[in-house]
Formats: sequence, structure tokens, C-alpha cells
Amino acid sequence: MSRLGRYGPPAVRDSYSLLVLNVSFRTTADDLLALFDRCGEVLDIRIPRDRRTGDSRGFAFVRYKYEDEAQKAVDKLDGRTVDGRDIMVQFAKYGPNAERIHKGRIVEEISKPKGRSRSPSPKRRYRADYRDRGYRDDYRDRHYPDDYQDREYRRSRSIERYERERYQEKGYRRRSRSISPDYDRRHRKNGSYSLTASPSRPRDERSPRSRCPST
DNA sequence: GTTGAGCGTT
Repeated sequence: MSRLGRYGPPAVRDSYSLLVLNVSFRTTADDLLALFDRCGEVLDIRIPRDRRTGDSRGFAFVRYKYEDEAQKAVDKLDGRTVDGRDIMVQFAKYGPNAERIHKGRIVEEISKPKGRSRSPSPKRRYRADYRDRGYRDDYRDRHYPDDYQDREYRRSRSIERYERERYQEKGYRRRSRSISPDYDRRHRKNGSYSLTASPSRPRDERSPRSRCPST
């Protein structure tokens, strides 16, 4: 048991990970570090990115060293507005937290009645969904776990809507031979609109306020 | 350029 005091890298069981949801897509780990570091000793912050696009998925993982600091961060930073979005901080289902954490969702399976009519997956996703959206066979050819496809499916929903609206809008413009004068003015350089105004944003320095006051 | 329920890399 005694490893001469050398425990190696910080194990997960020795740290407490927090899940930060509702994070803006452009929020980086550095931004979160500036907030969470004030509440305690942050070991590391990881922001999972999409394997295809590489963009942030909208959530991050903040790993604290002590539970009391992590709990304080949840109580203080939970609901705080970051980058224009109110983030949601809660314990992640990982490490020692997964055994005790009841926030967000029930991890235990005791709430699963067997006698009652079980409710299987009401929504069944076929690969046709991906093909319908125009995805290549390269992606569906790979064997991903159900969890992975589930996540990808949820993410693709927003993209699907965006592409659909964009396509419909374009088709409408195309079909419409006669363009309304408003459209012409909007796309005409003569009509200076605020949309093309110089986005000179004053670099407002961040005010280092102690979000987590010392006990 | 967009979107918004959730659980992750070495």
C-alpha cells in the first residue's frame, strides 16, 4: 500500500468533478477557470469537443480537489451568468460523486419497477435518420456505442433545423423572381444599416470580484 | 454565422 509517497497523477477518486452545463459555445476553459478557481483549488478543466467539427458541446468539467470547495462552487457558481448564459453547476457522474450524487438525475436503479409494464425506447432511431440528413456512410459505418449516437442525434437536431430553414429561405428567394424593395435596400451598399456598423467593442476589463468570499 | 438537453479526455 505504501508507495513511498508517490501516488502519481491525481486520481479521479481523489478529486471531485463538477459538470457545468448551459455553457456558451464560445466559452473557453480559461474563462471558467477564472470563475471556478476563486472558489477553491481547481485541478483541471476539460471541455469535451465534437470529434467531427471540433466545437464545444456546451458543457465543461471542472475538477476540484476537495469536496467542500466543489460544493461551494456549485452553490455559488450555479446559476451565474457567464458569457451571457446562465450556467448550471452540478456534480458529475464520475468518481466518488457518482455514488452519492443525486442531483440532476437518479443514478440508482432501484426506481425501476419490474412488475409494471416496462417502457422500452419509445423513440427508435434508425440509420436512415442519418442518411436522410445526407450523412456519409463513413460515419455510420463505424461502430459507435448507443450513447455516442444518442448524443450525436441530439446535436444534429439543431443543425438539421438550421439547414432546413436555410434551405427553405434560399428556395424562397430563388423562386421569388421579383425581389421586394426592402430586400434590395438591405443588400445595397447605399443603404447603410446598423448591421454593418463597426463592431468596435470597448475591451472592458474584467472586474476581479470575489465571487466566493472566504469563509 | 447557427443551436441548447445533457455527462468527459488522458
